[in-house]
Amino acid sequence: MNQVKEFHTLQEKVTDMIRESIFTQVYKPGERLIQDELAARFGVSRMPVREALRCLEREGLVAFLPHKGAQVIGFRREDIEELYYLRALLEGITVQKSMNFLTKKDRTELNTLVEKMDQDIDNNDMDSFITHNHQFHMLLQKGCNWKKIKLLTKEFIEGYPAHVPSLIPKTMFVSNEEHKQMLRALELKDPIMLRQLVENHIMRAGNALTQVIE
Amino acid sequence: MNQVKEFHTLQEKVTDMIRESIFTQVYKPGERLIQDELAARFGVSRMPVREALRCLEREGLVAFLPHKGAQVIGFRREDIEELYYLRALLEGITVQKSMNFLTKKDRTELNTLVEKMDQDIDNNDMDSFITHNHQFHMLLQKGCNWKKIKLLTKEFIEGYPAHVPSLIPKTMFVSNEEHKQMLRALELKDPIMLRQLVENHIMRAGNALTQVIE
DNA sequence: CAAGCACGGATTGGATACAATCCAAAAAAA
DNA sequence: TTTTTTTGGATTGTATCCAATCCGTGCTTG
Repeated sequence: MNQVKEFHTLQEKVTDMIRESIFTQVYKPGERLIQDELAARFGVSRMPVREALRCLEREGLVAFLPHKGAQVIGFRREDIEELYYLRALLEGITVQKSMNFLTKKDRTELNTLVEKMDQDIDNNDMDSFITHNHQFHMLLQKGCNWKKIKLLTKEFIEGYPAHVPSLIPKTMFVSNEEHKQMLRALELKDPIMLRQLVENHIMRAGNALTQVIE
Repeated sequence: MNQVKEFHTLQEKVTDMIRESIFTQVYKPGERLIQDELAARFGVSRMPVREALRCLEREGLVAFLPHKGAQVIGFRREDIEELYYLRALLEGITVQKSMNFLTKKDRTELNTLVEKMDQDIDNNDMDSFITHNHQFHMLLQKGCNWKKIKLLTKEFIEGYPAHVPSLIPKTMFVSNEEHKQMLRALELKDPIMLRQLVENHIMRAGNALTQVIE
């Protein structure tokens, strides 16, 4: 079931590839991203590259200087802390507001996702785990009718280094146990508890990441 | 001293103009933004329009559907509430973290800005007030070394309807009195108090806005 | 008569071409 | 030698052109 990602436009594809390159340090913080270079590298024209860079600017991965182009934003330890603090805060609020609007179908779906992640752990299939983890977090906040905050957390969830490879293996298990606790909070219909769990979940992940980076 | 805004690129100019058109309801929520039309309207080619739309997407004013273009995002009452709640939360955190890193020069600058706003009130110069208000809020969070959150609050401050014209006259005075309280918190070196003031300041503005909209 | 299919206009997505801007190094002046 | 000017290459910003996609309308066919 090797799901191949489908892209509607070239631009989305390019966005993903550049982001990947930034995470994998092909382009290092502070480095200038020359549009021609990227275009040649990916075999496209400069136009989708430009739009991709705009998207990455929105995600906070690059910065635009007029007539000077895009620069990779640096990742200091503090940046990671900030990121996870923010994500914890926002995602906490989102799930709290979301909970009571989740349908029975959503809840069973969440259960199966947790089961799938258990399997992923057994198979040591990181990519699949990451995908299911994304789906879990996205579904958990589906019920929230606040659009902007959902957009933001979506960016955090998709855009940021869940990929950091050295991190994942150690924490997959702990992570999923925490997911199970969330399911419990869901059964108890306790939004505050759920929010707390989500906040802690993300902060823990953040702390783990900063420690690995040291 | 009628400060004329300087644009580095056409794209920035177009972005501003489209945003203005959205705020002034030239383009209404849900309406599709046809690139050719915008390009003709502003006398430029479609290219800067496209990039402008991307920027506005980032600001949350429009949404992109692949191969269907951009749509103006709707503003329901609830959206406003969300927006101001978020902005209050984020800007509160930002100024709390910023305060202790503001220089003496920054503080005097903040004072003069408040004085200028008092003058603007006397002259009933809304545009100038809005500008100074922006500058005040931006400067107040200058000391914060968290980049992402600053980017977000910047978007909120610049991107959202401080412009709503019917609102401003009534609240300019109250608003600036609250600014003065913030300056006091600054003198007392009390970041928690400052944060509280900022949160209330923004929530009050939000509530005023929702009431006007009804 | 209804359902599906094909065609065409409208609109977006992408490529290529050209103009404006920046930056650094070399040349000229003090 | 130091400062200013200029000049050219590199890179971004904008325009124009072409291709891919979508969507509605009208025709075909069962």
